[in-house]
Amino acid sequence: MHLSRQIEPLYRELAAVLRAEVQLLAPGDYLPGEIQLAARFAVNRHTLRRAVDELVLEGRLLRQQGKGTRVLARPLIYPVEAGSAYSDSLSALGHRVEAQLLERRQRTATQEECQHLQLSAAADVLELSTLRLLDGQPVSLIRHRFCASRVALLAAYRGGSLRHYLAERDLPLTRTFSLIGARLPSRDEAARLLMPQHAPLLSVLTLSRDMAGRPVELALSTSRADRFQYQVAP
Amino acid sequence: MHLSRQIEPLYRELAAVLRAEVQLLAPGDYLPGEIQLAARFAVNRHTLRRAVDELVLEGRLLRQQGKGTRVLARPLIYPVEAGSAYSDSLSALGHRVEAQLLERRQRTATQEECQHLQLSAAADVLELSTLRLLDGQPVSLIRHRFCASRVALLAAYRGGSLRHYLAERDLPLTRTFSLIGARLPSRDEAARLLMPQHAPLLSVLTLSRDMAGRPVELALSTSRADRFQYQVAP
DNA sequence: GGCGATTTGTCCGTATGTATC
DNA sequence: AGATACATACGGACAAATCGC
Repeated sequence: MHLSRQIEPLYRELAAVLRAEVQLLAPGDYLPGEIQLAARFAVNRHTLRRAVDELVLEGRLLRQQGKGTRVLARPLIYPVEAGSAYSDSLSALGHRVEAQLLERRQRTATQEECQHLQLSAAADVLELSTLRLLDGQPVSLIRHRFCASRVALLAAYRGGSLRHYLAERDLPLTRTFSLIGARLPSRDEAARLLMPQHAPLLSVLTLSRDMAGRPVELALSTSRADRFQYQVAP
Repeated sequence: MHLSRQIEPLYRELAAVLRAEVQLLAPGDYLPGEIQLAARFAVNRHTLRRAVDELVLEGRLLRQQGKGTRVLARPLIYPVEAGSAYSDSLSALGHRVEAQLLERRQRTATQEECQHLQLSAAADVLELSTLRLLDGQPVSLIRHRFCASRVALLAAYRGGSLRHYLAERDLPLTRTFSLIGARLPSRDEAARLLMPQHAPLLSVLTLSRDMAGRPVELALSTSRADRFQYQVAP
């Protein structure tokens, strides 16, 4: 005979209650201790912990042994349009957009690069790595690859919008195709983007062409999925 | 003074041992029962379960109440391109594409649905939930939402390609806009897609219109990022 | 730095519920 | 219906990290 049988197990019901309560708290606030919470809900501490586990996995709470359990901030998501330049639509909305040049190197092209950029085998490519920040927070890492013949054109680039830089030098680009996926970050990527290693990245491979339709740039951007969405408009 | 202190907690050490053992088993094999395994390693059943939890989260094992714990096949990473019609490009490549209808329900529209589908406030929507399988393996969960006036048109849909179903009934659709992001799956999504909860999902929100340009379907697909990539062509 | 007090993390024990065969 | 497997929930105990005195 089961009087108070819920369809859901207790720890999940509890998780739902906690989820609602956590929403009312401010980011950075600490939850009451596990013993107190367990007492308040009249459940065993293990059952409470199981419920809190859910919210931790959902990224709402951060547990620290010896300190407590804090409410995490829910990050803003910036939708970015596929067609336009990276920065235009966002800065139009009042966001501060920055691009830092991390690295510039020249090397032989991979097979994938040869194919997309229509290079002959063993040609050289110029690779620029940039970090994009929105409102001061790191959001995306981008690897731009060009045919090595563009080295001189790109020599003066130091940061800021790469598309604007090229447009000012009579090489406006348009995107022609994108391949979008998601994965977990490497340790290095997580460090550069100041994100946990278990949170997903959105990766976008795009090929851009000049006005004559010749492929110019193959770019691979990897962005924090909790701050970034990719919008494709017709 | 800690003589036998391991740096790792017991359940993690155990998980490492199990990980090695599981690799030697064939996909589909069942693990010994939890009681037996706990006895073999001389740990409490809870400790063993905690260790097995790790492998389940990693996607190596699948637990089924009443049956047992099975070894999963190592997920084949076949990146999949999905353009305008979900199934066409894939079946053209020789893949077997299936769509199962999971649920059909009618309810009042959310604000987002009203906006995209151009409905008046408090209008009804029809929501169809489908599961897409590729070569027999679950890949995507999709929530299709239509204006409730389409109920009769969609009454006979039982599964298979929804776009073909509609096209055969003189309602061919074209996508006009997509919002693409990535996140971790909920427990339920992970279970339906037979994936670990820590592996990312690719989510795509698309609005489709009829030939007159009127919005008809708002679809939210969530796909295993390790099996699915989204391609956008100009 | 030491030493409690507090808080989360791990481990064990036991009992009962629920799904599958 | 019974046996077996996993799922949930209770309980106690101690370890490890953090902080303030």
